[in-house]
Amino acid sequence: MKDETARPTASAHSGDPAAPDIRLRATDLVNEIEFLAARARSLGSARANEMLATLDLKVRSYSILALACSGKGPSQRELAEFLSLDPSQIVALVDGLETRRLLKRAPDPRDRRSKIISATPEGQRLYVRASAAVQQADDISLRALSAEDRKQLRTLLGRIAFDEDNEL
Amino acid sequence: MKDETARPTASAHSGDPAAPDIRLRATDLVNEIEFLAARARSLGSARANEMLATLDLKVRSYSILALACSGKGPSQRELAEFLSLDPSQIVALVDGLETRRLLKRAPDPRDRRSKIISATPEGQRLYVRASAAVQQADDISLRALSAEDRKQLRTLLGRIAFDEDNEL
DNA sequence: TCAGAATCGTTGAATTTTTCGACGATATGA
DNA sequence: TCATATCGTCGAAAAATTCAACGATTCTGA
Repeated sequence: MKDETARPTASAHSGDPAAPDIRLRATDLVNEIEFLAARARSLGSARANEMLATLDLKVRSYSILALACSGKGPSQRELAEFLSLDPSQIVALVDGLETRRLLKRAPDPRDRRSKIISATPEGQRLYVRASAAVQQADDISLRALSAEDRKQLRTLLGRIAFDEDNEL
Repeated sequence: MKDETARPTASAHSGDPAAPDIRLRATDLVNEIEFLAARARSLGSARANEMLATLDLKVRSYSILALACSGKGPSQRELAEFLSLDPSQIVALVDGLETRRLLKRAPDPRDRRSKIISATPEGQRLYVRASAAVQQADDISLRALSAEDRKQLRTLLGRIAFDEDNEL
């Protein structure tokens, strides 16, 4: 079980400005998709939040806004399920965006319990800019991947994310 | 911008036991890797936590344990960087595992400020079982992917997660 | 038709995570 | 030696997550 290549921690003091964690990369952990996804996503959402900050958005509120702009007229319940969030969190998110007049709640004529979320013209305009910001963030986060690679990755992740046999 | 295929929300009341969020899948959001990764990881870690629960572990503590078993003798600082966690969180995690005598802190002879984390024999035994549990969770989470697909995915995620040009 | 069960959005509280600033002990560099 | 930086630790503030209730509405089956 011991690893003979383990060097004295002295090497941790090399001149590299960042990423001195190279030593641990030869570990079983890095073979686990779970771990890699977590780390990749951590970097990615940090970058996206950074880019969205100037628009006063985060990935969460951006996601809501995007769905509000989709023309699908989602209910809050649908947003919650789709984004894997608790309904109460949707309330807070929608509240924030509605106050800024980026979207609005409308009663669903077919079911007066639920409310349909749709973006205002102002919300749509902001979404266009936000979408570009996210795109820009991706260009940084995914710079190690070619266009073909990204397409590949999208496909693979999509299969996992929407696997009917893996709900809950 | 409107989507004419938007059906009345009535279809949300179909007999499916789970995943009634199909309507929103025809959205720009699902083309964003950021979003797909978040959703995939959400499902994945939920499943992993579920499998690890019987061993009284979570993905977090499991990761620490795995690195403690690596033979690399990581310091807490290294664990923090590698796992993208705040050093104070490592303290809590290590505390918990040390109390259960799964790992121990040893002073680093080369730098008495830092402490080297290594697993006890008991910790190693638990890790073997935990690793199997995670494997089992992956088999569920990734059931939509072939072995070749998984390898592909690992490679792609690894390139993102350890891209030197995308630190911070 | 009608009573009971279920669902929607909402609220508020409890819990967990995340983030940040400070501290003593130690190490480094001028 | 002295100033500065780093390591682990503590603690508190802020944010996110989870959960149980509630009124209003809809659905269900007798």
